[in-house]
Amino acid sequence: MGRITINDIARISGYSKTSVSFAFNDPGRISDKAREKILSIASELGYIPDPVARNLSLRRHGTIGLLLPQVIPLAFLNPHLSQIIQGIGEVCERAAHSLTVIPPVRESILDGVRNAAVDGLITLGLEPGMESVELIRKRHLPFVTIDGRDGGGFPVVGIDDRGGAADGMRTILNAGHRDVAIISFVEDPRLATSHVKNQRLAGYNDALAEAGLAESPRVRFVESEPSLSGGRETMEALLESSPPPSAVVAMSDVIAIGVLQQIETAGLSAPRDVSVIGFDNIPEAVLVSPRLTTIAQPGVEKGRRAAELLMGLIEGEEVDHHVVLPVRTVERESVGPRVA
Amino acid sequence: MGRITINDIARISGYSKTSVSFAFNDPGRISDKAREKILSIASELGYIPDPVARNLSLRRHGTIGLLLPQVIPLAFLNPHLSQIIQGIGEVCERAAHSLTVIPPVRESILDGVRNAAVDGLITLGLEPGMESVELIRKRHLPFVTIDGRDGGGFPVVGIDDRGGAADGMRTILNAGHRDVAIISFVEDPRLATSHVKNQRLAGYNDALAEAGLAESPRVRFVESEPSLSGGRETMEALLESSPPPSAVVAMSDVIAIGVLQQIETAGLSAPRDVSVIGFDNIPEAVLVSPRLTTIAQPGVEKGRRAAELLMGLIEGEEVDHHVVLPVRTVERESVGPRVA
DNA sequence: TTGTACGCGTTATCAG
DNA sequence: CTGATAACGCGTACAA
Repeated sequence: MGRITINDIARISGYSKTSVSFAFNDPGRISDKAREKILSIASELGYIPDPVARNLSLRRHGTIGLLLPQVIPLAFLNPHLSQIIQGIGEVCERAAHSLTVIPPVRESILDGVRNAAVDGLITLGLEPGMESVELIRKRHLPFVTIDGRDGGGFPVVGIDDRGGAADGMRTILNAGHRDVAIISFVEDPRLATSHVKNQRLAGYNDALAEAGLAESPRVRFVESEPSLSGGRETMEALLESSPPPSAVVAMSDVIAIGVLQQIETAGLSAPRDVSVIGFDNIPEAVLVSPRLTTIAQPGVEKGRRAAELLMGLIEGEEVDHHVVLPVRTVERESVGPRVA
Repeated sequence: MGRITINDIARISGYSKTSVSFAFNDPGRISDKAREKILSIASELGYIPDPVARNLSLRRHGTIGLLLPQVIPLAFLNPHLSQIIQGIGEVCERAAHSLTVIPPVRESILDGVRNAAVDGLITLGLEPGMESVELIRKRHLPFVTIDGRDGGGFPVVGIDDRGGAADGMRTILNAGHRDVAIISFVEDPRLATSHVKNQRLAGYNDALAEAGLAESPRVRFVESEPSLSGGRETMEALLESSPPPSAVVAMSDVIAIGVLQQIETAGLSAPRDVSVIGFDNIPEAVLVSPRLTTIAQPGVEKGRRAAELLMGLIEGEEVDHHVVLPVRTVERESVGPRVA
């Protein structure tokens, strides 16, 4: 026997669809006799309301969407994103919602937005004027963006990227380093914006300028794939340059850990030969040796705040439109004084 | 202006709902004139078909569900699960599906199953006869389980847990260790089954028996929370016992890494003072120092195979009903010979 | 080539 | 007070 529908129950019980629905959802509105008969038939036949039809009717879905700028395998290689998801998950639990992870299809996130059967969306790095913003608006979907650019009339949850980056650079400069390599990450221009990257770059430059080192020829900017192997390869090239940097400022911990690995591979030691500072403070930062000095951003909190804002939006509340979470420098073991 | 529906477009264009739908989904079936008019009006008004109504009609949702036995924040703390999700994600990408992560609600996964608007489910650790299995069946949802028990007429993707555990124990015994602590993990009996755990325990005992060490009083079984801190606390207690173990066999890498941390905290060194072997081969295993010797299971492959099976089921194909993936011992640096 | 009617569950509205 | 009708959303088999 195929799927049992509400019509089957109505027909067999002799009552209408309405009564069957009330038996489940508003038992007080029908007689005891009707309810008992309906419920017993439904249970006997194993009737379960179709969730999709139910969602259509109720205009709610019990799930929020997380719009990824990258395919799932790549996204889940990113420990900071895992932290964000943990924070979102806390709110999902409280609200009894599930989380639908929506990857780009053939490099386009637009189809995902078009077809998302969700109560609202959490997005990453959206900026005013982007095509996906327009489409989400057209669909009248509540949404929040994490690490996006402010000013588009949608809520943004982020951190003080510029200040954090400046702090990181100051830590390095205060340790006496002048031969500094800044490693930023490459981004897919079809998928992401470079707002975060630009802010952090600006922060590095702020600290450099404070120290009178703007435009210093001893400070290099390079780019890396945002992966351990990207960090290793980038550091391999840097160590072959002359002079090699005495300090590396990486824009993410994953890259910084790759850098540490390559330092060891090259027979060198951090921080004795090269100091390294990262960004994010992912859990892995305390596993490596030396433990990674880094700019800590609250990943779980970012996800939680974004999800809370989104839930508020879904309930029709007014919400804060710009949340900036603090960063802090976590000094561990990978940064040391410059040795002459 | 509120949401635009297909009826609005039909009314304004003067054509029927059918024609509007064809204009989008089967353009060849209506005249050029009709299509152009409909498309231009739709575009002008910003009409986007409601995904839920669309899904209801098509009886497909473009999303598969991952039924979690734990709430999202806990689940995403588990690196092995992240690997599984990466594998699932590869298949999602190929099939242009999204992934809905369904956590338990108030410690029950049944509501999640009842309300899941998905084409199929990937589940973790399901066993024949479980209530959730019955419910999934009632809903006629295709499903696959990872690390579950075989024999319930549903596809299971897993590894040779027993053989892998035996290999791990042999590695330790071959290194000469006799004072061995086996650390298994606690599970929430409301949410998970202990099939994997029991298999691994059996494997440890197999190797012990081979070596004539069944029932050896020098071999201890303890339980740990499945977290770094759980591993640390458990190891702290073990180191205070007398005699302390010369080797630790942990049922997961996360626990094993916690054990390594505690060894360092206690001023000892692995493998000089204590050897440690883990299980899983998570990416973090190569980050720690000493690098972790472990039983490697193919996490990404597990997810990929499960998702492939599920897609086959969704397409109505016949699929293998029991996939056992191989494990292999990865010897790194955390196991060494017993020192007398 | 285009329109009618149906499937799915909920609920505002109406009838008894 | 109890229960039925009809409408909402979209796609498509079938009829015209």
